[in-house]
Amino acid sequence: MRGWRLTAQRRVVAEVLDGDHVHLTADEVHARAVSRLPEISRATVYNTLGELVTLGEVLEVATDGRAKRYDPNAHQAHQHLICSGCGAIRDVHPLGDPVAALPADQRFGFTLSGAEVTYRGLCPDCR
Amino acid sequence: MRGWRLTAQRRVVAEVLDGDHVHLTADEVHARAVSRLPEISRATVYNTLGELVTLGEVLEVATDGRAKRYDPNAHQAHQHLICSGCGAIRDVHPLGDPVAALPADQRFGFTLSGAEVTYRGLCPDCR
DNA sequence: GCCTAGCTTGGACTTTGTCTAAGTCAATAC
DNA sequence: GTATTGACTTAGACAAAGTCCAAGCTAGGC
Ligand SMILES: [Mn+2]
Ligand SMILES: [Mn+2]
Ligand SMILES: [Zn+2]
Ligand SMILES: [Zn+2]
Repeated sequence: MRGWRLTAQRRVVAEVLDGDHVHLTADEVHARAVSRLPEISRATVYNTLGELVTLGEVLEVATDGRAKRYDPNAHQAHQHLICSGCGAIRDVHPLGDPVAALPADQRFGFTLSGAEVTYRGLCPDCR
Repeated sequence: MRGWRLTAQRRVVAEVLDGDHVHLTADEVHARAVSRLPEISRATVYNTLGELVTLGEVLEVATDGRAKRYDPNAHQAHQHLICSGCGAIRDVHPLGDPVAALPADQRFGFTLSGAEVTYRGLCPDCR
């Protein structure tokens, strides 16, 4: 390998995925990327998102059976609170380690690596 | 409405979704249903699964970005432990109510209705 | 034995994501 | 400076999962 290139396309995807409480689908990332770089392709957005996930810079979040969401807040462990009405997503920080709530006799010999918690409810606007 | 009919198709779908630790995809339900009732259609399987979910008899579980899984163990609150190697799914019962771990200042005015926890790890066979 | 609401079916269609062949770009060698 | 060449991008084909619809079938009520 002669090296990794920071291309205009990769820069634009990284710029779109900047900020807090950002949980965009690949298509949303593509739409925003297109507005900055009109000819960027879907394939490149998917490729770049995959690279960012592999690098640990972005998390893939599968909260419903629909499109995955891409979360740049990868360096701080957190969980998600989702409005059942409008789909709004918030990052939340529960007390303690969720893995600790699973007793040994409920681990069935598994080596646990983590746990994802999705809290569901109605946001103030939807209530 | 003149009534709801217990058709052969609905009975077969219900029979396929029987037992513990059952977490089949719609296509898997269809495949097993076809072996009992060869001409049952995909559309009817999807329709019936949707009805069972609406009735609260079956849970929809979205654990990865792929196909949803249908879980007949709807009457006992539980969470899921998934092997990152082979995808095996176990029902598990953590201590306490997961919702209780989210402090008031992390609820952002939401009215919480529940929480889903996905524990990840490697099963004994995959380790 | 009809009528008709309820049900099922096959296939078209949509959404989300992957893959590939062809072409473009840019770092290095010369 | 130019050629080389591996890295990258693109459009579009393809695939998986799910939804929708028009047409036809079925069974319960009369
Ligand atoms: Mn997040
Ligand atoms: Mn289950
Ligand atoms: Zn809302
Ligand atoms: Zn395993």
